[in-house]
Order: sequence, then C-alpha cells, then structure tokens
Amino acid sequence: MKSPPLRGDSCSGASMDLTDRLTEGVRTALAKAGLPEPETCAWEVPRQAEHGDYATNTAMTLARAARRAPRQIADLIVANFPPLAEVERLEVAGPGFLNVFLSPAWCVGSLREILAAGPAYGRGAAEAGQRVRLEFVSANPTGPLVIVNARAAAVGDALARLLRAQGARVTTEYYVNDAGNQFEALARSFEARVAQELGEPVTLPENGYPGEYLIALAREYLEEYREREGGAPRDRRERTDLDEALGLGGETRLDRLGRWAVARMVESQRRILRDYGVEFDVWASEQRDVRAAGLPGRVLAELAARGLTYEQDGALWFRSTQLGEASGDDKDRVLRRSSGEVTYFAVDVAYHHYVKFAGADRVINLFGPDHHGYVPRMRAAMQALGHPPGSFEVLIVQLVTLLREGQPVRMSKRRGEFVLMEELLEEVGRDAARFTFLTRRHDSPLEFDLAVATRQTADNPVYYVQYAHARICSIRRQAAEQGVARPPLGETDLGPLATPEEIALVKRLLQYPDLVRGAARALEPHRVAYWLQELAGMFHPYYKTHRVIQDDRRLTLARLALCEAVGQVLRNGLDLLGVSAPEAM
RNA sequence: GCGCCUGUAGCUCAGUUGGACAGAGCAUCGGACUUCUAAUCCGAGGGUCGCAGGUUCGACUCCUGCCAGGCGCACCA
Repeated sequence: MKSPPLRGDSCSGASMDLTDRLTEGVRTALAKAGLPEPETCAWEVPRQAEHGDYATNTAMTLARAARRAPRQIADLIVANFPPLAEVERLEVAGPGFLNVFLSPAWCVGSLREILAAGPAYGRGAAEAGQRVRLEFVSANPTGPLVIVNARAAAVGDALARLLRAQGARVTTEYYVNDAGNQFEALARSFEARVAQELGEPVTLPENGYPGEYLIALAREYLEEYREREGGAPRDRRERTDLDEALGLGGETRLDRLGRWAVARMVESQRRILRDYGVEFDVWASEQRDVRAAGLPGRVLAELAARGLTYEQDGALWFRSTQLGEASGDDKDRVLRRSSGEVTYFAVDVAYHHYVKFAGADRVINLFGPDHHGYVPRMRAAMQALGHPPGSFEVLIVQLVTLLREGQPVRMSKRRGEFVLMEELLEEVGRDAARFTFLTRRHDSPLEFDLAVATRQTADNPVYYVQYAHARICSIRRQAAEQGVARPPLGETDLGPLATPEEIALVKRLLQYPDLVRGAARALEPHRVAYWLQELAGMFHPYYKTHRVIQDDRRLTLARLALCEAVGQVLRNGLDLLGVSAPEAM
C-alpha cells in the first residue's frame, strides 16, 4: 500500500535546526540585493505572537556597514528572500525587525521528522570535534558530601550530557585530594578516633575534623581489623598503646589509617553520587596520579625553562603577574615552599598540563566560590604553558544557603554541622533535587528551604513536567486499550492538526534543537529546565481542552502523533538534565 | 582596602549573550472533575528591574560611581 500524499507536507531532509535555514535565507537575500552578509543572524522567539515565530535584528546591526536605513535593508531582505517551505510570510516591523511567520502546514509536517529522530531529536554537532575534560564535585575526601556538592553534581552531569548531545567527546572527572595538609589532618583526626575507641582519652588535633562520622568510621575500622587479625586489638584494659595495639609504628600507622579512611570516604561519595544518577569516567588521585608520578617536579622544570620562575626567601615562585592582564593575577605565587614541599598550586598545574590537557582541547572545572580567587593563577599558568586562551574554563557554582523554616542552617565541615547530600535526597528525592538545582543559573546563589521543599513536593515544577509525560503515556495506553493502533509514520495523516494550540505546540517542538545548541554553547543547562516547564505548560491546557481519543479516527491518529512528539521531546529534555521521565505517576 | 558573585512581584528565581507593552512557579483571592490521571485547568490582583548618571534608534542587559548581602585576598587546599 502506498502512503497517500500528505496535505501541506514537505519533508526537507536538511538539518532540523530551523534558524540555520532562516539564516541561509537572509544571507541569500542580502547577496541578491548586493548588500554585505553577516556571519550569523541572531534569532529570537518574540514574546508576542504578532511579531511572528522568529525575529532577527540583522537589518539593524547591518545598517552601519551597509550605509542604509535598517527598515530599507529589511525591506530588501523580504523582497529577495528565497521561497522556503518553512516560511509562510515575512514582515518588517518596528525600527527594522524582520519577523518570520512559519507555515503551519510545514510545521505540522515536520512532526514526522521529530518522531523519526526519536531520542536523537535535539542532538547536533555544534560542539563536535572537541574533546572536553570536565571536572566537578571533587569534594575533599575528609568528610561526607553536602548539599552544595549535590548542586555541583547536577550541574556538571547535565553539562556533560549537553555537550555530548552536541557532539563533544566529554570525559567527566572526580579529582580526589588525597594528599597534602588536609589529608594529614584527616589522618590525625581518624587516628585520634581510633585511639578513642580503644579506650584512650585522646583529644582531637588542631585543625582536625571533629565530625561524628569519623567515630563511626573508626568503629568500622576496628571491626574490620578484628575480623582480619582474629581478635586484636584489645581495648584499654589489656593494651593502652595504640602502636602496639595496631601493630604499626608512627608515620606508617598514620599513613595507613589515613588511606583507609580516604578509601572509605571516596567509596561512600561514589555510592551516593551513583544513587543520584551521576557516574564519572575518571576518579583521579592526587597522590597516585600526580605526586607519585613525579609530575610536579617536571612542571617546575618546564616553567623554569621558560624563565617563569625565580627563587626568593628560599621558596620557588611563579611569575604570575608577568603573564599580562589576560590572566589577571595580582601577585606571584609560590610553587615550592622553603620547606621543600610543593604547593597544591604546583601539583594542580602539573596535573592540568600533563594529564588533563593531554587528552582534551578544552578543560572545564566547576569550583565553589571559595576557590574563585584561585582561578587567575591557574589561568596564568595554563597560558604560560602554551594552552590557548579560553581552553581553560572555570565555572563557579555558587553556594546553597540552606534554610529550615526560614532559619539558616550553618554548614561547616570543620565544625561538623552540615546537612548531608544523603539527607537531601532522602527528604526531597533525586529528580526533584536535580531539577531544582537546574532551574537556577550555576553562578547564582541559591536558597533552599528544606521544610518548604518537602512540604511542597506536589507543587515542585519537576512533577509538572513529569506529569505531562506520564499523561501522554497514559493516553497511549488508553488508545491501545481501545484498539487505536498508530499506523506507520509515513501513513499518518497529520492534516487534521489545525487548532491554534496544536500549531503552537508543534512550533514549540521545533525550537528544541536550537535550545539545546544554545544551552550547550553557553554552558547553561537551566535553559533546558525552563523550556521544559513551558512546554509542559502548553501541553496541560491542550490536554484539558482538546480530547485526543475520540470518534473521528483520523483526528485521533493525528493528535496521537502530536502527543507522541511532545512526549519524546519531554523525555529527551529530561534526559539531558538527568531527570527521569516516568510513564505513570 | 582590593577582587569576584548577587540585587527583578510578598517568597524562590528566569529574562535567549543590546530588542518590541517586564515573565514563571509558589503564596493570596475566585472558579472547573460522571469523559484520555485534578501532581491538572480557567481567571484576578501584585513591579520606580538596589540608587544615580552615561553610551544609542533602543538598556534588566554595556560603562562609571555609590548602597546592600555573600565569598575570597597564605610558603592552606
């Protein structure tokens, strides 16, 4: 059986990015009119319908170069615009806007392409050909993950998904700071807790970690030890000396205890993140992958060879200030202390240069605001080592101010008070937590009231979006029960889709590829979250006023196709955010 | 003192990288289920975009100066 010709359908096999084709039209028109062509056109979706489906200010931005009035240029574009199936008509408005009105018939016909593309709809190649190294969370292994880590995880993971959707080869990474001062502080604190569990009255070290989680960890350690060693160590009544009890001496004992604690911490962090839906390609170790590999020494030599270091007061300094204002650092930085130890900075520079950039053209790090002062010196170092400007990017993920019934909850690992990421997930749920974090710009401080978030679970925007998807699945189930099977794509007559709500929905779906591309380019996943809310906000009213399954079989099938397309895009969008798209709620 | 981030409706936040009369959710008030899921829908009120200048056809957006809050300014990480 041959598929019947479809009214108003024109399947262009071109890419799905509508604005690309509109830009081509404008460029063609300008060339024909003998006017200069712009590199690109900035397309926006006007707030008001009278301004069309897309609008560009190209005529205005071109006015100077073309030495013509904006409106005159716009008129010439309209007069010379090639006939496109996508476009119904063009208008010049205001100071020189070019407003594009899409052809409803073409829009409706494009549903076919959306459905055919399925999960691939919205994917593109805007970031193709680049290898991206993306590091995020990287919490110190000195304590459990807290709320801000959940935010960074949501943002980082969504960024990875976004960039991959645009063709980039992304390696995600969690960097474990298992060396240096903080590691030692952890080791000493843990040692103190172990001793305490053995009955010794021990006080915690200065700058240690007083959190109770180390007590629990100490008990686990001793339990494991007893199982392994068959009973030892005994408690204070029999043995009072820790070295003797654990059969280890001094630094060896400290190091072994510290490594054990770190391994446990990292394992627990990894598990929580996995439950959150975030898995990393690489778990890097500062100790193993950088220090033990001898990278810091190599990078010091390389910087010295470039004449970028000098000795003063017994320490080795990096000439950060000589790298020009592109780096923006305001003072030189120590690479090797007078004690002979390399600084964290030196280790980091080495790691970035030899490891991260070895496999990537672009390195993106998500930092907390407490590290923003660290960025200029890193940028200076990357520049000094020959990495092009812009290849090293840092996104600052701002803090989460936690409230409970309007009262601020202080968070400090040092003081041992905090709300754990685990607790957040338990109270709010994975999807709601991720979606909430992704409805804010990453560099905007966020207030999160736990009491409100838990109380208003049903009002959370994430459920609004998910519910739209669940409803569509429900319609599909209902249709199947009633024996309304959807015919093959090519045979579906989309002609009956004609109400303003239906046309508006299809036009909305057509924006999706541009949205994804823009969000990836700007590294702003929150755009996706907002857009999805608006899409759901169009579907729910449509559902309410237009019955999908009804007597008119032709109309039913067309509407089912529309619903499937909306459901597909909701699914694709939620997937970019790492949020589930439930079939039923 | 210097640097970074933030300041938009009562609250939490968007505002498409300078566009057209400033938006959403929550909260408040008033309505809608015998029909594909009411976690929904329809309607109403709510604003000097922190303040003052400047740039231009056009500013929430860019520049300067103030005000307020957060964070940072180590031979810590």
